[in-house]
Amino acid sequence: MQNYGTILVIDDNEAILTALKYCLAGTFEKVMTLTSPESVISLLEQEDVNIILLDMNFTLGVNSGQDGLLWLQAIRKHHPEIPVVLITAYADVSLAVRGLKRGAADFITKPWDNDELVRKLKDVHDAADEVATLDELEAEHIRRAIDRYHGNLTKAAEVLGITRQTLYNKMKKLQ
Amino acid sequence: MQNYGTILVIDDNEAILTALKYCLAGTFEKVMTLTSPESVISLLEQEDVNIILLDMNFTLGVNSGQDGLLWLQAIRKHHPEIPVVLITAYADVSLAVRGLKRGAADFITKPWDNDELVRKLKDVHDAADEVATLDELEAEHIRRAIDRYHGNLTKAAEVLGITRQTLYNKMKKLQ
DNA sequence: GCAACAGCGTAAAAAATTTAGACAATCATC
DNA sequence: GATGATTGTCTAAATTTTTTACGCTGTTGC
Repeated sequence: MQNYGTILVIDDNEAILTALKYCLAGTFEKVMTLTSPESVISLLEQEDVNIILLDMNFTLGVNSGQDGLLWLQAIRKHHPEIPVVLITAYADVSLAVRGLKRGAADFITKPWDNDELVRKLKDVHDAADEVATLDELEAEHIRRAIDRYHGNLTKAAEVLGITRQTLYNKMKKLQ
Repeated sequence: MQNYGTILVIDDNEAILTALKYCLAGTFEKVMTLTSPESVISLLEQEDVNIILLDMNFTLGVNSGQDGLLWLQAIRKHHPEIPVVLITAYADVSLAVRGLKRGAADFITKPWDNDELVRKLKDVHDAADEVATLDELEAEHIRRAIDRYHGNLTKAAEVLGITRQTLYNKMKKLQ
């Protein structure tokens, strides 16, 4: 069986944390929980967390999700390699969009379906981007740049910060 | 004033197309419309479109948004450089999430606020504009890779497809 | 029509980078 | 305290990039 490592769940509702703990224990090697995101950054320094499940609302009575977005940003700033899945009681499209644009890996609404939650977390874990080689990255970027300037190699080379001849040579190598 | 180029609006409701046409004419140089996505790929071959606003539902009576997702995929496959903004009558979080994960630039629900729509489209257009230099791209990627392997340069170099010494030299140059 | 211009394809030499290979110094861990 | 992995550094050879340059093609403006 595949090893899904450590998951960190952050939610201010203890009952939900307990439920999630049982639900996730079967899949993840270690389930850590926090009732407040305050200490998440320092915790991530010490622990090797593979995926984070983050609730969006922590300020009592305020449900804008603003809190969650800020913590998402903080986490991604310090640990961009850890995928963060957002979870919220309110099926708010705008919030979901903002969350994903800020780098969340997925967005889940309460009440959740246990099987679906686990499936999504597994997917996210599996997709947690493999590192591309510099050559692959470069090739992809070059294709995009040339496309963007409709095949004008001179302009593409300029924005890429290389000479036209170098771009020409690189293209040759990419067939 | 900045030039926002050509926008292509795809929606099967003529009334909405007309409304959007007037709403967007003030910002975009040229507003093109399609009542069906069928011909979008061939149209994109001929026309230089800068941004696409795509409705999610075209099969009468079916509102799963499945149609929109498939067209989004088709557009992005052929023209990954053109940002696609999704629009739908149904504030469906799951649909928004799937759309964004497949590369949509934003997700808007009907009824829309004209000013907000224009603002979002402008943002998307502006964000799609920059092409990073190869050096910038490389530096960012290298940082991420090293981070991912917790500072183990040997492993990072390996997955990046370069030698450890080269990685070491590149890091020196990046201070 | 034709000059001016922008861009392409190519080339050769010079400059810079990357590689392979090596070695002592640390660090980790068992 | 032995063992293996990793780092920091070096050299010489191989490779890539830059520089500079030339002829060619297509477009634009007059």
